Amino acid sequence: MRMKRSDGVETRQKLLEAASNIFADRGYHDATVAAICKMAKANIAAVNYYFGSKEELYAEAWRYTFELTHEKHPHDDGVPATAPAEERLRGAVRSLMKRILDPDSRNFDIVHKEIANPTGLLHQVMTESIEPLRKNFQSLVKELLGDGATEEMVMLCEWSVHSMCLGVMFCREPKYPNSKANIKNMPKVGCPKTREVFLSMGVDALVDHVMLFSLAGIKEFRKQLAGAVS
Amino acid sequence: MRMKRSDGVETRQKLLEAASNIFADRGYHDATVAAICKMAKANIAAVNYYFGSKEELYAEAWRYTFELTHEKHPHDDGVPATAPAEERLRGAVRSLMKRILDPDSRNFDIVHKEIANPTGLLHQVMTESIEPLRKNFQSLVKELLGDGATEEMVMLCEWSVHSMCLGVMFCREPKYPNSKANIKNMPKVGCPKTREVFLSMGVDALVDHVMLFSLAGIKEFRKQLAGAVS
DNA sequence: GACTAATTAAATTGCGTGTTTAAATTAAAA
DNA sequence: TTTTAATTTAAACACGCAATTTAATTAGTC
Repeated sequence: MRMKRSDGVETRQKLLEAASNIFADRGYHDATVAAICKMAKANIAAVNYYFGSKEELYAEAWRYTFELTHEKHPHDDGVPATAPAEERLRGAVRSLMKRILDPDSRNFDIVHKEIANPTGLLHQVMTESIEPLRKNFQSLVKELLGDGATEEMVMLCEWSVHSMCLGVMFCREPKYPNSKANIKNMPKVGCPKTREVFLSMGVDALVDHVMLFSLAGIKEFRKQLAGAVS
Repeated sequence: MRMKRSDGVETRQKLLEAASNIFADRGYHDATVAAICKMAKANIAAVNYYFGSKEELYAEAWRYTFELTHEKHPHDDGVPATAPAEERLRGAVRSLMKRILDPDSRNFDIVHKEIANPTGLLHQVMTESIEPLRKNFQSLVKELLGDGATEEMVMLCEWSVHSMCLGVMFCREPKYPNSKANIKNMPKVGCPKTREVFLSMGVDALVDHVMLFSLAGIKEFRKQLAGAVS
């Protein structure tokens, strides 16, 4: 068995890197194989040679960004499994928000464009990767809500926490290298002032806020639960 | 001065209607003038005759969906200006969530796609329309937080409430008439079970939940504020 | 130096898109 | 009814790019 040539591995890697950025910036349809190869300094035929098709490259690129961002920002943010549930939830929230706000992590950019303009090509790979994380989130919320909580309550609370985290997605600065978009009129989505303030606060302060709201909401739920029982 | 012919007004209207749906389903780039005209049962030249260009039609269609959804779901949901702040906030939240969840209102579909894949063509029209609503939201939150609240706190709290409302956007069933998308593998974004549960709950229950979390969070903020002062 | 993985340029194949024009049609005004 | 201009229409225009394949070449590896 002959070893694969090392330059081939390199090119493959550069293609993944470039594809992540191009897909994140333009979405599947507006991204072109030509642009990806150009950015990777590879020949136009490289995508089909290494990945078979643009479609497969898309899925591979997503997986790549997912693994990259999770290596950099572990899902528990280093909080040990023995810590109290509140701290573990804080870790999960901080990890999620870091992954969203890190300008070098293009994973959420791709997800966001895929949600808005679905190709369906990421369904399987996304489900496999994300479901465990969601389950973890839910179990933490469930623990904090206590035994009396119904499944519906858990869903609602988990959803609220999640939504607040995802809200900061709109703080990301848009990038549009080589896109057809009209950069001059480009929307700073939402209120530019809000974005500015949030970014200057730093991740930790945002996490503190989300946790304050989340814990207050969950506590209120517990109170109602206790009232209903007695 | 000669009156405009009524059949012309009708065609224009049908074009707006069709454009709303096509743009909402496919986004600006993937939407074609041909598809819009076909849906409106108008000739291919109709868009340029009535709107000058695809770009202008895009902006007009957005404005159209905005006005339509706001006629159907007024921004205060009928809560009078004399009601206590808590009730007015509830009205604003309910109005927003109705607008998002109403399957006939395509306004948020267009916004969502524009955010994910910006053309910049809606910047002005969106800012003009949305800014007053945001200001209203903020002033309600500010009132509930009380006098001691800093601008940053108001922003954070308003943001949280808003994020939770926007979270239900992912409950919308995707539509993709005639799109290139691969319907079979189409992602039911997020957890399908969650969507199902939420939709079966109805808007009012979801509003109650968002308000429970929001008010609990705001109350907690006030508590900290009081503690800091004393 | 033989083998084959990797690269390359060029060809293949395929499909549209937004917009304009000029002629035909139609509804309303005179 | 005639006039008139708004509307509709079909066809043409003009611009353009996309993903993939092939066959020849280059360059590591054994």
